[in-house]
Amino acid sequence: MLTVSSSPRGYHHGDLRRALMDAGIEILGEHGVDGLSLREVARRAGVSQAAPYHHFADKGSLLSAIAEQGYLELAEALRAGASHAGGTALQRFHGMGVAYVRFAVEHPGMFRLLFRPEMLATASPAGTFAATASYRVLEEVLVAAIAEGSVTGPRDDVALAAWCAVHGAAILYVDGPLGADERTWEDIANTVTVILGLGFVPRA
Amino acid sequence: MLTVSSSPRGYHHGDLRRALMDAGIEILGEHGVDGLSLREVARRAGVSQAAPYHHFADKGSLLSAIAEQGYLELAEALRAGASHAGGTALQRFHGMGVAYVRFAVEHPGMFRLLFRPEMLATASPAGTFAATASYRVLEEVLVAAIAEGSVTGPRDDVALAAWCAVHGAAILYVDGPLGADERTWEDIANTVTVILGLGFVPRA
DNA sequence: CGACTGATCTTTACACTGTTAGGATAGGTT
DNA sequence: AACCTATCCTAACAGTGTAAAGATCAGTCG
Repeated sequence: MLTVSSSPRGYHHGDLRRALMDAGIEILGEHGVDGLSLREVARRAGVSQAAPYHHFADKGSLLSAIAEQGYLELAEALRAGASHAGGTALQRFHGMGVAYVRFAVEHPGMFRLLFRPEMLATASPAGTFAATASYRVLEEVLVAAIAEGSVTGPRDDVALAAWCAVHGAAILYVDGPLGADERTWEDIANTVTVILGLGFVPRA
Repeated sequence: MLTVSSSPRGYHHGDLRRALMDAGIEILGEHGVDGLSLREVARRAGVSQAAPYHHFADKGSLLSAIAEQGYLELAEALRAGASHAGGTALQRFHGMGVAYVRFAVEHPGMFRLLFRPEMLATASPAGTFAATASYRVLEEVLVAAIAEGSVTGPRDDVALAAWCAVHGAAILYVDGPLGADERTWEDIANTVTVILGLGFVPRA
């Protein structure tokens, strides 16, 4: 009797909800969002095609649940990237940016899902993201860098620009144009943050 | 006898290929890429569901043809945005960045398609883009700005960073997170380019 | 003029998708 | 014991991308 993974143990299956999410994440990693069908998810969970509807209102709800987990993983990756980077706030800020791109490179399917709101059922995926740990991690490290004096400018503006630059690098890399480039993603992430004036100051 | 639009005039229909692309672009504007079905395209062109296959190998080929046109329109928009912006190279550079975001805001369906390579049939959409006018417009204006002395740094690096920042702003705006923000897209585009140190220098 | 040819278009069909409706089953409660 | 409700399954519908086979029509060659 193969109970799948988690704790509370459901009724007939053994926490099917969790099994469906795991199967979905697996497919996400293999075939991307567009290659993910609810029926295949059900198949992998060893259950009929209609079973998921007892745990998720529709496909978007499943994806939303997966995305919610993804938001947390992204936030965790950012936090880890920041603390690994070094002692100064500027170094941590830089490390966070690199970690953002790394997350996209290592989990492209999940990363794309996080920013494809039309597939999600959540009322406001924007709010979900903004309210999520990720943005708070960004602000946290940024505030420290400003206090440190290594970054200047209006906090919200700098946060916006940093997010845009790093996010742009991430998608342009995983979705083609930059991915075909000879540059590695580390090089790209570094270059972008440097030019932004965040990683190092290229020339004083 | 409603001949649809273009010049060469096909056989039975009157340039069906062009009519299919126009219908596709129309749907793209109304329902986005994910709401575009080959059958609906055929329906709007007043033709059977299999007819498109005599002009395009598959759905991806149609989308590729549309995207190719989109690349040209984007390049044109960038060029126009640059020349409208003012006399100095820095001003033109700034205007181009704003035009990039404007294009995404005004044609979100098309913009998303351009950067969704998995839907395209083109061998290398990356190459298509890089070799396209858009990137050359960017480099052109950038070189002028460097010559002018208003932008410093390795040309390729600055081009990369600028593209990433502006592209990130564009998608984050059209795909949710920033779109729900109270900022207008003009404000966002301005802020990003300013912080980048391209629009103006925030503080010397 | 009439037969042929090849591109264009239609009809039909298949496998797949998301989703719903109705019936079976098996825990937990009374 | 009877019951109830969450869970799950079978069957079905409309819609999708795509392939196969036949119809039709423009232009060419006898």
